Amino acid sequence: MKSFKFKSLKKKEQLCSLGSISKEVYFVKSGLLRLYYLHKGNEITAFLFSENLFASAFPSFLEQKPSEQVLEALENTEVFFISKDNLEQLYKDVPKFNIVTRKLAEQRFINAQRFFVSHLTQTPEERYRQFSQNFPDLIQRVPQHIIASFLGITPVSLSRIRNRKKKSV
Amino acid sequence: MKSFKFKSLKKKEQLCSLGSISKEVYFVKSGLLRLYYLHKGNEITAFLFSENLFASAFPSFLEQKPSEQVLEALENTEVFFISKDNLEQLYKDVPKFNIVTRKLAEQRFINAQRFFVSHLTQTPEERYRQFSQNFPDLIQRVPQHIIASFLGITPVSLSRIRNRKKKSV
DNA sequence: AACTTTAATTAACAATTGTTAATGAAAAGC
DNA sequence: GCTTTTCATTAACAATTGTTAATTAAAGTT
Repeated sequence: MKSFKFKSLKKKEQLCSLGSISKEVYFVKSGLLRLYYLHKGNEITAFLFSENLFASAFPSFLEQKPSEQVLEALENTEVFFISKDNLEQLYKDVPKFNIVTRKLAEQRFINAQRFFVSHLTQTPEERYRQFSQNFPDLIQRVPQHIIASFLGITPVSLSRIRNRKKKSV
Repeated sequence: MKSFKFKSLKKKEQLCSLGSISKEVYFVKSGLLRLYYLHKGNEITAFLFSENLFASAFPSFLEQKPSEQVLEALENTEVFFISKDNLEQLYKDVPKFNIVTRKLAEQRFINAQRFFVSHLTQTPEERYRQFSQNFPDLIQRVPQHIIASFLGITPVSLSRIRNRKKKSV
C-alpha cells in the first residue's frame, strides 16, 4: 500500500497528455477527471471520473504507447496514484492482486458494453434523460458542451433537447 | 485443459437465452455467434463473435443473474466451452490463470471503449465504411438488418447508406 | 470594475435519420 | 417445385440533428 502516492491537481492540469506514455493509474479522492479524445479539432469526452473511481488512460498505460487520450482535471482534484513499475511489483509480491484487478477489469468491461449498448438502443434525448437521472451531480458540475460530447451530440443539439424537456415538464 | 468441452450448434440455437443464467464461456472454433438485446421488440446486436474469439453473456455469467442478453448461433457453429465451476477450479489450480484472464479482460475493456468512442466520433455512414473495411467477411456473412442494429441504425437507413456509397464509388 | 474569453441559447437551412408502407428478391419450409 | 416467410430496397413524410452565425450570459483576467 505504500506503493500509492498522493497528488494534488489544479483545474486543467493533465495527468496524461496527448502523445505521452501513461505511467500511472489514479484513484480520485476528490474532484473530477475527464478522459477525452481529439477528433477533427473537437474534444470528445469518453468518460468522467468522479470521487472514488479509478481513472487511467488505459490503452496507453497497458501497452506503453503514445496516448490518443487526454486525462485532465475538470476541477481542482486530489488523487492517489500508483506507477506502472510499482503495480507490476505489487502483482509479483501479492499474486492475489491479479484477482482483484481481473474483477475490476471485468466490471469495467461490463460498464463499457452497457454504455455502448445505450448508444444502440437510445436516442440522444433518452440518453440525456438517463444521464441526468444517474448522475445528477455531474449535470451540475460539468459544462454542457462536455456533456454533449459525451452523449455524442453537439452543444447546440443538447441545448435544444434541454429546451424541449423543460416545456414537457 | 480437460476442463474444456466441445459443442456443435445449428443455426439459431442459443447458448444463452433471455432470462436464463449463463453457466459457460465459449471459444468459437468455427461459425459465428451473435450477442443481442431485446429492446422494444427489436433485436439489438451488441457483438459478433467469429472464429477464434471468446464469447459469453458476460454480465449474466459473472454475476450469475438472469441474462438480458441472448447468445445465439448465426450459422452452424462449433465451440469449446468451460463451465463456471470448472473455471473457478482452474483459477485455484493454476493461479497464473488469473493473469491471463486479467489481461483478456483489460483487452476487452479497451475494445469496448474503442467501439463506444467510434459512436461518439463517427456518423453511421463512417461507421459502416469502417466496419466493412475491418470486417469484410462479416459483411458477406451477416444479414444486413443485423449489421444495421450493430451500427445503431435502422435497416432502411443502412440500405440508403449503401446506395449512397455505391454512387460515390 | 472593465475587458476579454469562453459558454449557452436561439434561429434558419441543409442533410440525415426514423417511420410506415409497398414492392421485389431471396431463403426456408413443406 | 410450390408456398410462405423473411429480408432488402425504394418512396414519401415527419422529426431530429448538424452546421453556421448572431445574440446573450457567464466566467476568467488584468
